[in-house]
Amino acid sequence: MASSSPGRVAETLREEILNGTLAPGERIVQEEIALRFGASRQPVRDALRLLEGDGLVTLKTNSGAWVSKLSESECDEAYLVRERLEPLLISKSIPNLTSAQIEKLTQLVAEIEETKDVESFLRLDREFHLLCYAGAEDGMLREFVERIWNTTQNYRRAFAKLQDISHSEVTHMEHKLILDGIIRKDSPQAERALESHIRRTRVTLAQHKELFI
Amino acid sequence: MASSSPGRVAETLREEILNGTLAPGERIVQEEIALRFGASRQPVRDALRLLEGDGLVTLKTNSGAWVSKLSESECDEAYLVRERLEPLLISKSIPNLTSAQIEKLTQLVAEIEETKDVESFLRLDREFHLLCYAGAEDGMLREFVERIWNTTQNYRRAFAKLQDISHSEVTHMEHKLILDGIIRKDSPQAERALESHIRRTRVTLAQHKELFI
DNA sequence: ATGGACCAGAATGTATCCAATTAGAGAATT
DNA sequence: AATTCTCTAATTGGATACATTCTGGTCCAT
Repeated sequence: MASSSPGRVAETLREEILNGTLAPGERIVQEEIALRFGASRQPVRDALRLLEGDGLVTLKTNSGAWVSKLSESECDEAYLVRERLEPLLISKSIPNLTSAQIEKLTQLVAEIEETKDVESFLRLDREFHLLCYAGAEDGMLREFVERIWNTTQNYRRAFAKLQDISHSEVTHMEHKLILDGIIRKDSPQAERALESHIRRTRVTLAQHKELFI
Repeated sequence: MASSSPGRVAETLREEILNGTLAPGERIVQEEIALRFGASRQPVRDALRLLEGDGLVTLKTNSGAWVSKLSESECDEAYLVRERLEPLLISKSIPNLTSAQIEKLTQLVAEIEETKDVESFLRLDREFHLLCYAGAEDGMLREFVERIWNTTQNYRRAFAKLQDISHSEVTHMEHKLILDGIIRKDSPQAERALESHIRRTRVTLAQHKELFI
């Protein structure tokens, strides 16, 4: 059982980029990765190409690979796109969510409210939002949304630390509004609540240009 | 000057997929491509990974590569996403369009109206829409939109042939409404006209399930 | 005739080697 | 001190060879 298919390498690197071990702008050397996984550079190259497709890594011919970096305007654009796509995705998901999933969502909202730790908040918040979409079939739309979540993860982290967002009453209320729409199977409300949630985050984020220096 | 970088291979294959030379579902054999380009399989693999990132090719481990295929619901989803993203993109583009570009757009609308040939229509229609977005900066949003245009190209072709869309008065009127919004720098109108244009296409397309048999 | 198991051939995945290119440090100049 | 230039070491890109896995066709049993 080969432990080093490109998929496995990519998966590990993806996690390290998302949890901040590999910082935006950091260089990735093929041979270092190959040694770590006890593989040759070949599968590593494939893995890097996979991550490039996810937008997590930027490749430059004859030069190398770097962890992707977002400019201020690119981050703003990401949130504008989220505002348009995630409401659509949640409306596709709601009719198919199981009661077990809805129960889990309720539990997550409560946990998020109690959490005082930024890293826990990030993990739970991500889990909440992505679980909201679990009822939607796989496809381009979900792929786009997950890609945005991945590429903006590091900026969400920096922002959360700056604002100590885990104490934000508004955030918790917005989550409850979204959850309420889900529970009552009221897709239009869930869509609107989600859109507001994302928009407010975008506007607040735009007031902190120092994150992109 | 190496003539066989993965980028060049990918570019050629992309064109062949878009113009229908390589049909959806068709298998792509690495060695055949390598022979055609006088290269080894290595750059071909890289090219296939690039195309996978564009959504044009589907790779299966230890099995092979196929030209991507869309199901009926995936195609519908593509149009729903276009309805949400392209209006946003055009609103970002309009303030930066040059008068030369606007003149070209005007010319394209006229050419599209005169064209009676389906292949010409497809080419001009694509050029018109993508040129509408030329004022927007490069980034994730434009990348998403171009990707959707690429993956749905073959279904647009099949649909255009079925409907003989080049004779569709409604289509020409919609193009004029979009163009009018652009000329008057009236982004909200352009957004609405574009959204209607895409929505109508989606609804009409949904009436032709036979395209996806 | 139909279904499944099996086997040969073909295609993909990986490793290693060599060539081409670039990044980065240090020296020289302004 | 800052900037540019040069050169070397390090890194990436590509080709070839080999191991692994899958495809699809045939044969056999039902």
